[in-house]
Amino acid sequence: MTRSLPFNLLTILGPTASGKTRLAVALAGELSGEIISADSRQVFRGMDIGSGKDLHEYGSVPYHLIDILDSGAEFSVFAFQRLFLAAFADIAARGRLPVLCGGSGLYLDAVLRGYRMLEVPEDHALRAELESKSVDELAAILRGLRPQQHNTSDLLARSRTVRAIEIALFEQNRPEPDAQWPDIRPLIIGIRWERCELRSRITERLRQRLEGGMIEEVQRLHDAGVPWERLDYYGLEYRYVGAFLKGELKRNDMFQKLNSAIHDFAKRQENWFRKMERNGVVINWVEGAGDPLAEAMAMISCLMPPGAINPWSAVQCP
RNA sequence: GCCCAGGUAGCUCAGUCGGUAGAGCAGAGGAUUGAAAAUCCUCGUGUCGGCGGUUCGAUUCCGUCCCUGGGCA
Repeated sequence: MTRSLPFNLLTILGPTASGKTRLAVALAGELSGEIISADSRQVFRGMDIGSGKDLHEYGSVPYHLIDILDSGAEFSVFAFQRLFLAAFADIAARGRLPVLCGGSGLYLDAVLRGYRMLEVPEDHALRAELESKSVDELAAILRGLRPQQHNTSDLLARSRTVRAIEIALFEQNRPEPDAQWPDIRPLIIGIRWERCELRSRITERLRQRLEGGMIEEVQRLHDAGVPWERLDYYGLEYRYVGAFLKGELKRNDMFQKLNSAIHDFAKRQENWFRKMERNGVVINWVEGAGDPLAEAMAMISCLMPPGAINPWSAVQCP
């Protein structure tokens, strides 16, 4: 049935607390789809409440790229893209509809605009050679290789700078794109909210999560051996709740600061979506405050080619 | 009712020895190709509580009224 659809990848995106999971699961249920998560935090096991997994919402809908790594493991856009492509091929081969759902802008962009990323092996000779360089020298080398570098986080840790140099050099030596990119025809649905409304949803959800065991979850992760420093960059919730557990923040300060940080995060997510649109990605916006499922179904129904068997014929075009 | 202390940006406050004002937080916009929930950049006009007086000029001084704390009755 999904073969007759004019798209082969349904994408649900939106800022945090916009209701992505609920909509994606409902649509996947209707269209016999399987969800591929585009969330840089939900790949980790044990990070459930803080990353907003809501696994109970999936019901019988299969999902991919959630709970695939131990907390503390390394992950990246490149790894995400590879795993996405594998999942996409696998789901399609079984005649089902892949449903990409998430809010990590970089990850979504990597798929929807098809970043061509090379697999860059570790270059031990290069690493040995860079061993003796100072941090400043490494930064200078990287700047020479990537003059228009915007990503200052590559300079935050020596190991990352070395890796960035490794990648830049490899790309320089192999400028031609690698393997063929699959035929991906996305239908992208975005969930939109008024900013102030989204903010109050975030605040309410945070309150519930703090009551609902999130603090205990962070404590558990730390007890299980994940050091505080690592939790710091495994997500806002983990960073701020960690600071509270360490005694650096009082409970109320933690709540306020974490809340603002999530508000700010939502803003930056929307920033990504706008950027993607500016770059030609077509996002069909649906009102979160209305009936996003009905709106999305109407949209999909209207995309059906005339005469095609439409399993959702009950849905009327507006 | 009386006495003190305050009323300045959405919030907490600073300041102007009289020339219409600025920090933190909150908020907004932008960047983004191997940690991205990361990291980085930019953005501050508000009847300075109301009304009157003095003054070339008042948010600043004076008077008065209103409001909020605290104290005394």
